Amino acid sequence: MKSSKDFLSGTLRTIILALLKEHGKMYGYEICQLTAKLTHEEILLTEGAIYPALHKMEKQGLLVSSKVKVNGRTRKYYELNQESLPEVAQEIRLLLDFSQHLKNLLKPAL
Amino acid sequence: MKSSKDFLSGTLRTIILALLKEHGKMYGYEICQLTAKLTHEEILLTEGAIYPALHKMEKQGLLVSSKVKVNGRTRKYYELNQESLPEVAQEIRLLLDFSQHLKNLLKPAL
DNA sequence: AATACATACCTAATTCTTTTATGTATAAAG
DNA sequence: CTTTATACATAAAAGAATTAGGTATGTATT
Repeated sequence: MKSSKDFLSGTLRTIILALLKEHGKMYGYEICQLTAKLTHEEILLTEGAIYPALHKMEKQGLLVSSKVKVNGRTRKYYELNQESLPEVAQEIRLLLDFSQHLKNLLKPAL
Repeated sequence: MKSSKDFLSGTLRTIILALLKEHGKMYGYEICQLTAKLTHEEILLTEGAIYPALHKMEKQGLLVSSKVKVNGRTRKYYELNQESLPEVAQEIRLLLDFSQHLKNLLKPAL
């Protein structure tokens, strides 16, 4: 049986960007936790997906990272590169639009 | 730059199922056209994606097909296997829920 | 007659993301 | 002292979709 996670493909990157846009600096583990909390454990980002995604976006110049030691553990904070803000906003809008189209397509079938 | 099509992954199968559930028998080309029309050309299903998806779902027993010759051209109609109707309805509901969660996550960032 | 466009199907190679499965290391809780 | 939570990372494999081809018929244009 399908589950919520099967729909995640393609949206992971945009979810991360949206959370960073709203919350400023965040670290990977935190992004996973917050997403789970906000969706009542229905959207669960896996670490195997999120870390490579963060690394890629940093390499692309969308994100900037900084390491901080907290309680003996290292956190790697990411934040949006301010220059990419318009692009990020546009991407979020696109996904929201897509989401709305999806709703229009699926709703009548129920 | 990202475009709408980058978000399609994972949702293609469910879109097809929803259209078949609402419209009864449809053929591949028709599904592409209708989706384009309903979304004002924003969600464009490609034939390279849709035909393999249809074949797979038929093999899985979710769909049943029948060939019809119309104006010299062959159409292959697909319809839902009635037995899989509850499962399909559930999958559509899941994607709608996911879509709502997505909205909740992204909206605050705009 | 020739050309292009729309209809209608199909598949194969490549690309890309994500899953699954690990691995490392520290702190707190039982 | 063992488990759970925190926090990072990577690598192999799976899977879906894109890109790019191919076949064939009907209709419209030039």
